[in-house]
Amino acid sequence: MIDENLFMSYASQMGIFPSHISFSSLPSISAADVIAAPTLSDRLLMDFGGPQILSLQRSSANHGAWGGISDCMNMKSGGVDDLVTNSTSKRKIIKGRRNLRDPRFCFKTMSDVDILDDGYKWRKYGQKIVKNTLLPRSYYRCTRDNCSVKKRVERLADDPRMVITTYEGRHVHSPSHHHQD
DNA sequence: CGATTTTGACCGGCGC
DNA sequence: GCGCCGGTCAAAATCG
Repeated sequence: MIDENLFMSYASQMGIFPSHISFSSLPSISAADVIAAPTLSDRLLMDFGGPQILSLQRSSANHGAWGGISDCMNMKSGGVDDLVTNSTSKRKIIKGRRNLRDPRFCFKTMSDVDILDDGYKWRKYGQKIVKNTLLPRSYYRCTRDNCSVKKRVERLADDPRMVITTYEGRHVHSPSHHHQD
């Protein structure tokens, strides 16, 4: 059983939250259900014993060892969404704008607020209704110059109480909530 | 009035 | 190719 310390460990490795934010102080993460891990051979949904699920992908480059945060997958209603994969059969995905190296961190919470206060400043740059989801997915980018970290937020169609937040990339600066710098 | 959001257009990858 | 789909752009609207 993975605990919240591991969750925060991954989150801090990713630079998702500033250091002063503790697991219990995350405003929008309240007690909630734990979703069952889907029976997918190459993926693992880490159960944090609370509302959070961290989705990891088994890394083929690591000989089947469970990958670190850079192997995070994106989740969607009904399971895990194959947005990017390390499998050799889909290597071609690597080309193009998105860099496979960009680490991803994805978790699911039950929350009324879509955007939890993670200590960074974000600017919305898009919104889209994706197939099979009633609710729109929102796209955000870190407002800091030269920082290309993005995140997207969406609610599950089958349970609108659930919010999935996916971070992509690593900040090139320290968090700045109330001021730039 | 600068920063941010809104929202349709646009674009590139992928499957047929 | 062509069309679908997810992601991004950007101009106008809105916000603080």
